[in-house]
Amino acid sequence: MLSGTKIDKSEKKPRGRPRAYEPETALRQAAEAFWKSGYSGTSLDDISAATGMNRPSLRAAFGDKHDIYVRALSGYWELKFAAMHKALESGGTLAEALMKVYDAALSIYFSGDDQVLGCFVVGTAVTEAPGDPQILEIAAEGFRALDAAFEARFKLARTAGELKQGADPKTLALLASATMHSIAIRARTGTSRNDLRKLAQKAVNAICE
Amino acid sequence: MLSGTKIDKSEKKPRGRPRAYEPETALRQAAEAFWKSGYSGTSLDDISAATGMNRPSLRAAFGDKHDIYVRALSGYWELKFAAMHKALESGGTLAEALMKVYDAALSIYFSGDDQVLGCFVVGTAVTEAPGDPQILEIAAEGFRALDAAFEARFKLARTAGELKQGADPKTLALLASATMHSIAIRARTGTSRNDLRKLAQKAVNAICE
DNA sequence: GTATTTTTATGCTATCTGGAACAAAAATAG
DNA sequence: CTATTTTTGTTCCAGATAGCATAAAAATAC
Repeated sequence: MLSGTKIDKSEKKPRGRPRAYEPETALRQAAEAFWKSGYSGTSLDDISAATGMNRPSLRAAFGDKHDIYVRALSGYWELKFAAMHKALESGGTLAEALMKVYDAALSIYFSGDDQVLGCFVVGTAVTEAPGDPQILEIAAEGFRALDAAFEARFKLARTAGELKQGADPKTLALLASATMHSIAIRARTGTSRNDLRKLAQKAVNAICE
Repeated sequence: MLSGTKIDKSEKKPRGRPRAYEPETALRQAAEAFWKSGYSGTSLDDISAATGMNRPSLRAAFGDKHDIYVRALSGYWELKFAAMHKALESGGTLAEALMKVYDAALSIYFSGDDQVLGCFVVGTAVTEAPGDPQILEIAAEGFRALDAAFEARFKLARTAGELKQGADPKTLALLASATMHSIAIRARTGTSRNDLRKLAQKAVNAICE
């Protein structure tokens, strides 16, 4: 969930008692708890159980509940965009690239151990947004970046002659993002992965003409 | 049990102390409370404050918290579909009808007194869906009905020659629904009504060719 | 007026919740 | 070995939460 920037393994050991957990792992487990039940529906005890850390350790390591959630939300966007950019930059036709994006999204949306949880942002941050400016801003910025990534790919396609002349990259990006949003919503409300992939394929066909 | 269904309004007065609230009004106010903070984020005290009813009266009238939420959710879908069908059946071209649908949706999404709350289902039910089969089913059924309503209109358009031959009503309905989902998400995460209307217009233009 | 019925209102209790205090544990530094 | 540092684990607290029990109020029926 978070990018592993710690490459060093055996450098100087810190002074006091060693941690009984890996911060990145714990944060991922905390995110899974929020992902399942939303921000308000997840208690610190839930997070404590998910991570194996007790509440004082959680607080010392990551701050309060809101801080933990914001970390999880930011980490999710990082994961999502890493997968998206990888898919967009992997070559192939426009249609192939778009399908790779949706397949990557589906892999995330269906990554739950037992339940299908859809998109972390759509499933949890959207609910909190009206009453939480910080969450709103992180969510909104992510959606803008999603639009921008699609638009860049469509501009590239136009330059390469993959699109007919009348097509507007901005409009197509809105449709591509809307398809992503729709898949995110439907995944969390019971639509099967197979059905969603077919939906994505239809949308890609329509968008690419 | 000889008395039939009471359709009459001011006929015989009920036996005991009269209600100090209107059930429909109270339910709408309860829905507003859920709409703002989501299911888990709304307490019975919040609902009590929103309706002016105290908790025992709430319980006697509508059941427990979950019952109240399910009533609010069902009532929202009714409202949404009434507005949608009215828009779809108001005549005009396909593009005009679609824009009326999105305008009707925006009127609902921006109906909050002080905050913009977007779609009740997307903002609150989607979060609860994975852990609540009843909420999931009501949400999913509504989305299916949304798809079906769009599809019916596109079929009509095809019959009337408003669509080019290659266009598939089912695919267009998916795009139209996706546009609705996207607007619902964006409304709750800060996009202005004006921007969303422009987004809808672009999508409608693209969908209608 | 008195009894009955229905709703409202107050209060109680169990549990949950987030946060913080404090002592014990586990490592290094010298 | 002793001191220091950092994390862990137990415990407590004040407030929120949902549900229930019971009394009070407001109307009609007789």
